[in-house]
Amino acid sequence: MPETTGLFFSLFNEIGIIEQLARAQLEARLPEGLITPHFTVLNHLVRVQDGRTPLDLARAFQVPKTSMTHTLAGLEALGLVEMRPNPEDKRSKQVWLTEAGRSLREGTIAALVPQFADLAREFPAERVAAMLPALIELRQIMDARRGRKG
Amino acid sequence: MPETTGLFFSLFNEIGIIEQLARAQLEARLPEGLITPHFTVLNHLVRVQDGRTPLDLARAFQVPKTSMTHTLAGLEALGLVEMRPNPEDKRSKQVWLTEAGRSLREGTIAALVPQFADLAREFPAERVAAMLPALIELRQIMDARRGRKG
DNA sequence: CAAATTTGGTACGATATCGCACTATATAGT
DNA sequence: ACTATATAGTGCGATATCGTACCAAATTTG
Repeated sequence: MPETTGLFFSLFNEIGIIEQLARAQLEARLPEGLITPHFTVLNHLVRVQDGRTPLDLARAFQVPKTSMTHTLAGLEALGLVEMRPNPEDKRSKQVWLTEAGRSLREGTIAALVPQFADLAREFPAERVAAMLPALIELRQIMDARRGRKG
Repeated sequence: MPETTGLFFSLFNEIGIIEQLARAQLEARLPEGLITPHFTVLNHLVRVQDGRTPLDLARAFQVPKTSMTHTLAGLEALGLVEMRPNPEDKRSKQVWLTEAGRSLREGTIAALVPQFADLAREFPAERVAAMLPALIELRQIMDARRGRKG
């Protein structure tokens, strides 16, 4: 196994573990029945403005549209988003946050603040800031390659 | 949202996206019916020696033991691992790699080598090496905290 | 503008994840 | 030793993910 391969292999291995641990921490703070994708969608809608179509969201998270249909159905059933017809395209819908959706997202973030503060005592925020640019760049590169061949 | 929170939030967001992209690349190289957890188990068994019990593996990957039962059943059905009784504990089993299992793992890694080499043209292995120690340390810290409160 | 193609969304079925409950064995407590 | 508790694994049911097939509306094309 070439050196380069081993390095990337280790990198993705570590990233996979961290992802799993982070997900577990988030889900521990979410109410029963909500999982990471639900929160992620709420968060995305706050950040980029709600009113997106389901397909927009599926693309943003790179999941099949059928998966997004399912996730949105869950959010709607809990009254966290509202699905409205898209006035610009009768095939389509728009996803709007409800007050409950916004406040659930706020509350979850608030619950994470002490978590992160605690973690920062062992792994300082400065170190996070230091590693972020490389991660962002790697993500962008991998994302751009995604379309191309394989 | 405090600065620290925002930084960790961004960090885990990037990590989540990279994990998803890496997983997609791996699964594109796996034969029909095999997914990331299958490969991960094969790989783990090579690295730490096979003969582990299902529970060892569940702990190593921090998944519920029922999930591991399912993953192992899939690997066994495809002849990639062999389940034997554990001579030291009649409740328990041991998971052994078959030749097919070893060679599938080898072949998959071989298929990833050019992928990574290609990626390294845009994101050099040195940069991976540079970011690895911090990721490993973060993973260790988060892992250690897992048991404690929450 | 009619026909062909593309696009947004859902229904449905296959497989995955995981909690709960259960069996069989192992270990601890007295 | 005898009972109580803990541990290894699985069966089952609930929910998640995702591919295929499908419908309805939009767009393209001739």
